[in-house]
Amino acid sequence: MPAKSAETRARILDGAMELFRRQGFEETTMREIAAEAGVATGAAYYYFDSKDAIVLAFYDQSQQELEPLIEQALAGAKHLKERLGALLEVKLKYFEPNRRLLGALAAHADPEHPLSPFSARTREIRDRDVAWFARALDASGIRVARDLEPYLPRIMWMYQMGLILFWIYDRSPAQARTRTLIGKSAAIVERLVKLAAFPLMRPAHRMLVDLMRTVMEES
Amino acid sequence: MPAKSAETRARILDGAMELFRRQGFEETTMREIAAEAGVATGAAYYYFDSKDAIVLAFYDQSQQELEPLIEQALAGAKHLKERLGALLEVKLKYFEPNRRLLGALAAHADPEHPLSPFSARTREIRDRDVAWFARALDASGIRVARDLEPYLPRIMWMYQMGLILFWIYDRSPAQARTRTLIGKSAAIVERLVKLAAFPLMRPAHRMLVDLMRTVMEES
DNA sequence: ATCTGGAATTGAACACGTTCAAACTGAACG
DNA sequence: CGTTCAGTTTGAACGTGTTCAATTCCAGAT
Repeated sequence: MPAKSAETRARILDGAMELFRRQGFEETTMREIAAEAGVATGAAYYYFDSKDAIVLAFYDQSQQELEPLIEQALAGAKHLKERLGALLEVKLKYFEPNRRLLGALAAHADPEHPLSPFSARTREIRDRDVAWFARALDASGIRVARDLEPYLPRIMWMYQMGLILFWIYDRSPAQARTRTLIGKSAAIVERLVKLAAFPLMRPAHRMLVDLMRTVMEES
Repeated sequence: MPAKSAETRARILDGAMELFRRQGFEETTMREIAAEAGVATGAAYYYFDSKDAIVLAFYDQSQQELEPLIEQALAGAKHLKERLGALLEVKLKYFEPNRRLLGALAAHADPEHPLSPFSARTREIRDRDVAWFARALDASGIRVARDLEPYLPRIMWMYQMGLILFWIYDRSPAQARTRTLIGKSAAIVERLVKLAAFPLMRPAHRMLVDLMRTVMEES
């Protein structure tokens, strides 16, 4: 009865996220999570390799649920800065209930840590996410300099990570500062991308591409 | 007998760092640390609030030991790009033996986490560190635009954090890629800072300052 | 000498994440 | 109906970071 199994898994995942939101990640016990779902401690480990893995599963679920929302948001905007703004707005809104939780998590920069946004474990999620920025660029009608093209989506992804980090920290009411920052920075990003195609910017452009090659060389 | 006390504390700290380097942070037990120092488990907690606090103490020690080294490095260079390069080189060299350890640590972006480079607990350390970048700028002979002045050291500090993160990940032999990156990026930083004073760059300059005000508003 | 009080030290105990051998469940088969 | 067996489920047990009541130490006062 595979349906039963999936239902148990979902009950554990949903219950765990609810507890995480209510009382925080560290403060929530695997024993509590299991109890909340009405199973024994060990059962939680039958469905999820670890406490961290529950969060990873949540990321997966989020990405699936976000797909149509982002698609729609991108369809409604033309210019790059609006497309970026819409993309980010959708994400922040979606993750709003988990903002505090993300602080305790997305938190890891250690490439060895499974929850790090840079780790091998999160690679698939990351790649799918980077692809959205390529999409945001695609129909924006901006001609991107050839040699910058392969790097730009990843640069934008990092830009996004910085904004999300800022959002997590943002203590202004309703994270208004983050909204302001998104608007202003998206405009700057659009301007920079456009500027990169200008002949006048050739030397600066070359320096940047050279830098990106160093940063993103295969490893 | 305060000397005895300080000696015990130092023995615990040094022994712990040695164990961390040899077998990693997570893999090292408080019981091991205490045993290595020849004391009971509880004694380690008498001197350090937690396992994390040992690392914090190490950061403190590092900063003190680094002070004269950085001072000397800055004295030996004139241009901003060389001053930045020297500053970073001194730090990386100093932390070389702990590179892998830092990966498992500096790792936290959660502002609530005591080990986060952004947390309240690390504020003092961070402020002293930011000051070095003001120093690097000081005698470089570059005229910094008035309105950018209060933000520039903190921007450079973030630039440094990015480089250190890259260094932790850098799997190239002897972290050669990081060295390349430092050289290239320091040159770009110098160019950007100089450019910011140019009247031609007025609009871009204003956008940036406006952005920084949003980011660094009191909170 | 003895006493006193704070600093230093001890190690058992706690709650946690995680593991695992054992037990249970129920559908498929003879 | 009994048997099988993979998929579940159980809860005790392990090693961890951390706490804390109890003990020891020792310099100065009596």
